[in-house]
Amino acid sequence: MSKRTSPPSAHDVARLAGVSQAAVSRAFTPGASIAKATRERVHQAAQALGYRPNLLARSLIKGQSGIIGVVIGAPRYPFFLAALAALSARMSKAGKHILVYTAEGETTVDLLVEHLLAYRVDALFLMAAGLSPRLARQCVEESVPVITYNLPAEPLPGFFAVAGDHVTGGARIAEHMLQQGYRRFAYMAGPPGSRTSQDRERGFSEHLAGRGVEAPLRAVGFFQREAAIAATRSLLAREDRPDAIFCGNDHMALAAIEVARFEFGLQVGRDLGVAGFDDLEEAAWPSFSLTSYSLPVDGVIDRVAAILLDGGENEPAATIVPGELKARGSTRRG
Amino acid sequence: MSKRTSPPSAHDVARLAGVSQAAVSRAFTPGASIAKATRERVHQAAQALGYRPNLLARSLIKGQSGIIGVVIGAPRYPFFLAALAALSARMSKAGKHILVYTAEGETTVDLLVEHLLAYRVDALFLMAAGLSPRLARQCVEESVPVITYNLPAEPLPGFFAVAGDHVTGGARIAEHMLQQGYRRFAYMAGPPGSRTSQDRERGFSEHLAGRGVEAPLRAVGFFQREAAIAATRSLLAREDRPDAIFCGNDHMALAAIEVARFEFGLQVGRDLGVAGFDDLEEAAWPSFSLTSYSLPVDGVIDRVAAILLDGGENEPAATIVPGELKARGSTRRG
DNA sequence: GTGAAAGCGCTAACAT
DNA sequence: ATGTTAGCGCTTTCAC
Repeated sequence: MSKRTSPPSAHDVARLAGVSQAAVSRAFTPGASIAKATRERVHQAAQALGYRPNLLARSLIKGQSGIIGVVIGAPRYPFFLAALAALSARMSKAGKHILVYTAEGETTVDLLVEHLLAYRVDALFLMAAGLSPRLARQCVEESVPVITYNLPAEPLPGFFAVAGDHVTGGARIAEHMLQQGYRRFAYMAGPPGSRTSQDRERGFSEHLAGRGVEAPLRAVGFFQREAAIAATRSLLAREDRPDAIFCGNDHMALAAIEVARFEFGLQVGRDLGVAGFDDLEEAAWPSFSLTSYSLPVDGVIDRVAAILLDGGENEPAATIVPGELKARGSTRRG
Repeated sequence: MSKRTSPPSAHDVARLAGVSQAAVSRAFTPGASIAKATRERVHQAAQALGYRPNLLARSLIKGQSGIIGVVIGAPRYPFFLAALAALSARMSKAGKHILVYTAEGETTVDLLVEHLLAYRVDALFLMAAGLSPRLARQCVEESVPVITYNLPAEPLPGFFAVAGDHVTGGARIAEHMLQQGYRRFAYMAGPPGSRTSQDRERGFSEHLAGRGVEAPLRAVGFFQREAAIAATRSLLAREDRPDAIFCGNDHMALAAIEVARFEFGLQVGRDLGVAGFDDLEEAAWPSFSLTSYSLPVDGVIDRVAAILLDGGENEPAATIVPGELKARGSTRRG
């Protein structure tokens, strides 16, 4: 009925309930020392007015906002979005909130973190590279816990690092491919600067080297479909065509399968082994049956949530979340 | 070096720069009346201390937080996440911020909106159903613009509604299938309560009826892969098997294609027409070549961003964002 | 258990 | 152009 332009304040409620404004505050503070009857009366009045404590004011006093800042560098990649969804669900259950930014160009991360800091976020979760040392230091000085995901293992002191087990995964893929009888290997890399891709490649190559196999061929797919298609073509057009390709992520691997099948008429598995990394949902679909190494969203988010919710009391540390080899038809020789 | 536990305030900066605290505020307010030299000096001092205006305090005064609240009901569905990413990019460019919640069960939307309102969000973008009339009324009273996406066309007065053109899309699919020579149709529905699914079905069925075709068969896939697989099986196991299935979204359609192909040995297109809705990225992949009706993320977000940024000056209204038929191999008879 | 009063860090009049 | 003052809506001593 009444058209109000600004929301009711604690004062309004206090007046209506016939108590002091402080009492209103107490009525909404769990465990505050207040008589049951008073709390009742206050809540009644609040209900009537549609009052809701202003969290901005509370945050201002507490010096903590209850907000977790999240920066996503590659919003197109399903894994990050799945992680975001999982984290969001976890945090809302804990009464925390998630302020999200997507970083288009790498260079903007600094700007976004700057904004986030201005909101006095309780913690930062970075799924993007490009934080400058200056800002990083500030985060530590202002004791804002920062969690990085899949970034350089020793970025800045005082940071939490959570990462998938890329090196082990690469090695497991290599071993699996060897067992299946493949002999001439190739690795399709992500963007040159990607630590993730580097680690996966290293695990793969070093395992092969340890087995006395010659170094894999190499192509760059930039973690993108179009580039991966081009990379696959160049690999398969060679005279010394590889008989197995390990792609730095599933997105590229799915593209590789399609190129092999539809453009080169190869039977994936028998003629050409293909493996990816991350174990996206599509990998298990019968159209692809893509061998992959899982990067468990839940495992990652478990760890992240634990750090976030344990109040930053724990010491900064690096966590490697183990994955699992998912052997499927795309690397089945028979 | 110095270990400070709480960030520097405007006072600290003022002291260091030898000016009043208000001057510091002005130095960080674009267009404020302040001498160039003073601003310089303040910025210098701020830089030295690592000062950053506390946005919570500013928001408290302004009564506006610069935060847009977003609620996502189905965080698993790529469209919503793509929309989120697009919106986030747009908003950060405009200096706004996005507070995200995912709603697991429908019933929690109220709770989330309550939280969001407590943060004095400038606007709400709901990609989830289940807001109670009570809260809806409060949003309007507190003049918080609310944009709903793909929800009932006339939800609450004072709301902005943005939706894809589901009815037209359904009709276009029907017409296309008829032209391709399919004659016995089926519709695979989403969850019973989904307005989106209902609209798509209505457009489809009514167009068919208008052409004198008998009513399509029907199965329910709940917008989920597993359920869609089961639904497809039940449809294809019938004696009077349909020769064309229109699925309420692409996710289900992709599953349907695989069941038809791998379980029933059908050649999709020739033996069975399949169409979806949304035009996900996967639809264009050669493995599927799925006919779909696009639901343009950018078109939707354009409209949403316009509402959000034009300061809620425009009148609440409903917008239908047009899509486009993407005819592909999955409905090609020849 | 409750109220009065002092801020949290900032912006917005109001003076000068 | 700048400093002073008064809040924004809340939490938190501190009396009582």
